[in-house]
Order: sequence, then C-alpha cells, then structure tokens
Amino acid sequence: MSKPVDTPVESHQQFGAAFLLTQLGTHAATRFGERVGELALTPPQVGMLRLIGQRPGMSQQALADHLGLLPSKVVSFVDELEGRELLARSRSARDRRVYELTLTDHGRALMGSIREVAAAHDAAITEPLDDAERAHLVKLLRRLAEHHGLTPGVHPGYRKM
Amino acid sequence: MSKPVDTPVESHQQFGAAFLLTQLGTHAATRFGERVGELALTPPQVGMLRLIGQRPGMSQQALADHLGLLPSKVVSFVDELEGRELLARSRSARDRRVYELTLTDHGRALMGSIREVAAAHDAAITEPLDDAERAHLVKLLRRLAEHHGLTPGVHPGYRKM
DNA sequence: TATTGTTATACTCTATAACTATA
DNA sequence: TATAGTTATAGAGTATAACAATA
Repeated sequence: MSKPVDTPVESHQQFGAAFLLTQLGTHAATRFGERVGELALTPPQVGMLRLIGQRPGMSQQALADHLGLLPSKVVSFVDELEGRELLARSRSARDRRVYELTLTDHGRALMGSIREVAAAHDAAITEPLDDAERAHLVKLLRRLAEHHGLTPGVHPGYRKM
Repeated sequence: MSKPVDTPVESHQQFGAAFLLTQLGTHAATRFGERVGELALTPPQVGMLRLIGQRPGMSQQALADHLGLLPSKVVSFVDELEGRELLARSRSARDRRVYELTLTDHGRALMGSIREVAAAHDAAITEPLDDAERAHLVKLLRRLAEHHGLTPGVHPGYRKM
C-alpha cells in the first residue's frame, strides 16, 4: 500500500516569538540537564549550590523560597549533596531550629566545573550567531525577562523537578 | 532578632542567552497553558487539534509520532476531544485498524479561538518590544531553532504533559 | 502559638507491557 | 508475524499533612 509522503506541514515561518521561546527554552533546559547530569547533578541542585555559594549560611527554608522548591524536596537534595560532601549543615547559634548551609572545598571546586559547563552550554545554544547578534539577542531577552518579573538566575520550573 | 535584608544577589546582567531562553521559555509555556486552560484544553491537546486541522485523516499513531506523545496518551486525549465533539474518529476503509481523525465544525470553530488566544499570548510575551525589535527577535530565534533541528510547531516537552 | 526541618502517606502521573482486531 | 488502538498495572514522582524540636 502506498503510504502518503511525509511532507512537512509547516515551516518556522508562521510561528511567533512566544512559541519559538517555548521551543528553544525547553530545548535549552533539556540540554543543560543532560550536561549537568554528567556531573551527577540535577538543575535544581545546581541552583542550590550556586545560591549557597553566593549566600553562605542560607537556611533550607530560604533556599526553598528562592528557588520555588518544596521544603521536603530541599531536605532530600541537601541530604544527597551533604552525603557527597559538596555542602555542610551546621546548626545556627542564634536559632537552633535552622541549619546554616555552606559549600565545602569540594563543593566550591565543583562550582568551577559547573561554570565551565554553563559556558559551553551557552556557546552551543547560540552557536549560529556571531558576537554582535548574540549580544543583541541577550539585550532583547533581558528586556523581556525584566518585563515579566522573572528572577535572575532562577528557573521557574524547578517546582516540578 | 534582626533579619538580614533580602537584597537581590544578582541581576540579569550575568546570565547568558541560554539561561534567559530557559527562563522565558518556561514562563511562556506556563502562561500559554493557563490561557488555553480557559478553553478547557491542555497544550498537547491544542497541538493535536492544530495538526488534525492541517492534515485531516491523520491516524492516532501519526499524531503520537509527530508530537512525541505516548500512543496510550493519545487515546485518552482523543477520547476526551471526541466526547466534546471537537473531533471525530472514523475507521479507514483501506486499513480497518486505523482511525482517521478529523475536526468537527465545532472543532474548527474552536481552532479560531485558539488562534486568537495564541496571538494575544504572543503579543503579551513580546509586549515591551516595538515591531522592528520583535521582528529581529523572531529572526534570531528562528535561526537558533533551525540550527538545533527543532520541528516547527511542536513543543518538545509534550512527552511529559 | 508559630516556625524549621523531617517523615509518612495519599495521590497522581507515566511508562510498560499485555491484549484485540486487523493486516 | 507485525501493527493500530486500547486497557491494565507497576513504578515514580508530587504534594499534603502530621510530627519533633525550638522559638
């Protein structure tokens, strides 16, 4: 029986910026997840390490708030990262209910690898653009991100990872 | 006790195009889901209706392939959309195992509303840009989408919805 | 009484594989 | 034997709420 030829129904022509952003954003997120997966990390764990590196002493509650994660999920992530000696829990002297989280030397070293991975990822995603185009793209995207009130550095989809 | 002031740790300055794309893409996808949710549809259902409208007679298997959905999921989506009389199943005369899917009049009418919602969504996402900037953004994004082999019109995250 | 971190549990979702009918 | 569509089910993942320690 003659199968109908699988002609592409549409080109990218007819899709607007919003749909292209969704497509590329999902693609970029997936690829980033694969890349940090090679460091045995998930994207939300990367977000946690980054934030703890920037604000040593942060509590688990604060982490959950900033990243939009459930506190119970933060527990299991911190459990794992502590077990791998990437970060350390220490009871706060001022409020003995909270843990102050800090990166270990090992954790700080891993942050270096993460930064390398992120740079390679960024280069790969924007590969077809020259420097001027890349800069222009970033400028436009930054305008949109600010307009929509997106928090710098926080992936809005962590809740589900 | 004096709580530390919650100063923003970073600005958008230091984040590259890839991360901005992830953020904006996730945001755009979420907002689009909310908008079509008002039509009692999910994004993958919208993708199905759109595809059936373009290629009447498509099989469920072909739908699953094109959209990256599990066949079992297509069954339940088609069940629901058929129940709402947005599309119709009819057995193929040539191969009685397959269903040929077509939009009903009601389904075609709903596609009109979907197109309106999509246009409003696109306008909202790109609101802070003027026409020239919007066109430039689309041009850059299209280059990236083509470079990464993304299929026009197909959200790569349908698998998980 | 409220909050931090933790644990347990009910719930949903997903993927896989088994099944039927046709080919 | 292979494929389209369907159904059932086991496993994973999520959110909720209950809990102990401290404020």
